Amino acid sequence: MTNLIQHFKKNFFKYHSDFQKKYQFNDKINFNQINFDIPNNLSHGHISTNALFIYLKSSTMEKTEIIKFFTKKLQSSSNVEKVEIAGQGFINIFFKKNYLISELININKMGDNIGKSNIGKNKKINIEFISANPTGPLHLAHSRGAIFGDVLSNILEKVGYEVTREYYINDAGVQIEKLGDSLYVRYCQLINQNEIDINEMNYPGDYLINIAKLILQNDKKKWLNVNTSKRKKYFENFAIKHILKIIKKDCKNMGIKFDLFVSEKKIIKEGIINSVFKKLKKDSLLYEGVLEKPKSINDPDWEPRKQLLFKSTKFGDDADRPFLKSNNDWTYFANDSAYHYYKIKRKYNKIINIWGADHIGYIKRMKSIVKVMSDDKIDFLIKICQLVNLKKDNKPIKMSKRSGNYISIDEIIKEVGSDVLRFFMLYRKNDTQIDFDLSKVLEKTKDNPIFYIQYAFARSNSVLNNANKIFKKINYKNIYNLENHIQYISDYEWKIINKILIWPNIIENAASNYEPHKIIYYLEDLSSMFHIFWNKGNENKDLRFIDENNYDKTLSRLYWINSFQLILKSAFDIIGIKPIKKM
RNA sequence: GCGCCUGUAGCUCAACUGGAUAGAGCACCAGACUUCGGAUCUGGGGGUUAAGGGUUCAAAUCCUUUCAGGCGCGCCA
Repeated sequence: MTNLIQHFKKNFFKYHSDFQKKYQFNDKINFNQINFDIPNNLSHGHISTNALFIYLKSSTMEKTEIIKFFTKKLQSSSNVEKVEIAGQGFINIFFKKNYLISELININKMGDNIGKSNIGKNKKINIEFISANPTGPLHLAHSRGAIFGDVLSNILEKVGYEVTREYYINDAGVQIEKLGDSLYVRYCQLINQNEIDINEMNYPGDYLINIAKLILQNDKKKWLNVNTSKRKKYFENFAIKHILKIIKKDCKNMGIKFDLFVSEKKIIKEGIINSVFKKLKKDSLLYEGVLEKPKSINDPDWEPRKQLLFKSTKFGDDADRPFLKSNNDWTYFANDSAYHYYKIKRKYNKIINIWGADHIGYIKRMKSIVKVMSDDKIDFLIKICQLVNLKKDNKPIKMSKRSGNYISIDEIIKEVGSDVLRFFMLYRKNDTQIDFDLSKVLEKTKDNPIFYIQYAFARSNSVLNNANKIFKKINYKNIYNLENHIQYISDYEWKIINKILIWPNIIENAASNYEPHKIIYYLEDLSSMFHIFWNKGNENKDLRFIDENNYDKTLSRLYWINSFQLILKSAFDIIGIKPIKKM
């Protein structure tokens, strides 16, 4: 067992049954209300619980009697050093040093498996992220959702879930037609057929030129004389195919791999929408109606129109949502409903969507439709990633949509590297905005968190190397005499060891709240503690990692450095960046 | 106008989802380099958690009202 809380919880509930037997306690206790926390302040113990509050609330028993019972029970555990009742009624538990060290030994034994757990065992999760339209390369805003989704998947896998990473390709609709047209303009441009107005292009980015060149290479001027509908179809498909290639390459450069790409076209072709339509009809959730004019529209030509609407107001949405366009095509929302029904049918325990902030208004209708189509049986979560502001030297970099002049992921990775990009996209909670400063993120000072953490790893590595030289292959992965080593561990090191031991809880916490940033903040804390202890060694020779005259003392320090490194490596692996041994 | 998100130290953000004295980093002031890698560290000041009201043993966190900012709001995706 290497999860302090889990371990403790088990014992505690054993005591609870004893308690019940002895006092014939009329049990109305809501166990979900009993927390087992890791206090910020070590003076509040290694673990603390609010259980006493909960017991007091649901019983007429004397406080002192309850306290007496539990302190006695808790203290009888061989792991527990002391139990304190503090504050208005917290039970604080302090563990014995032997126990802490034995947990450290467990961590070192687990090696690469450190942090794994089985809370997601036999459960399947589907995570859909990026799903950017295949109309151009990915840009910075996409990368946040991309990296967030990827790392969240890693975390969920770590705690035992079976995760499907999915990308929905919006390869149907008006935008795709416009894309095909833009590609045709580029094609004509290449062969000096200038009768088409370049300013009319919807997708003016340079990437279409290269794709047009490919068509020219293969087919020469053939498409100038082909009938329009056949030509349109060809250019659309050609564009999608090659842009998808670019997107996949962007993903690969960020270290992201998908398990599944699902095409909107395919969803339409398979007619999944018909099942959705039937179901909604049956439940009387579709009707012909007229929507009010939305406040955002200032168009004087706006006219009310009768159309097929989905009754999403029934589920708390602000307005009912159109299902059919006036040309009798399904709306994007209708097709998306079909796509989500397709996900539901694949029987996941949970479906997660990662969206950009510009899709906030879409949440309610999507939740409504998923609720209906799954008979309220699927656990459906939408995580929103806020905007990313690109800067350089603290000045915003303007990006123009009109010229298609976005700074691409490709360029950013070339400038700062994928590790730095990944790190900073996770450095903030998903619902706050990020300032991404191309010059700041590369600074080699402690102000730069990724550097600071990498530097701690490099330093720790340097210690191990030096120790190896001095003691000729010291085996810091094993401890042979527990009691012997405990005497050498200083107060501050116990703090570090305690921090090391809560790593499994950090992962679980990040997983159960779907918040990857918790891992980053933990890493920053842990690294800081390492740097602090290092500096203590500069001030006080007794606190140096290596004591040439004392093998055992050195070993006692190298032993926790080994766990320190295991955690950093494991965390880096989850975040998707590489540890640097020497810098 | 409506919906969602946000509001925490001068700035950028945490806070184990209702827990104890609200924590870090920048910036500011004062210190430590014959160093296991000073690319670091030590100390200090700085807060009515936007404002009011409520819920309870306990509120930055939940409910409510107000204020401010962001995003979104019919046949784009």
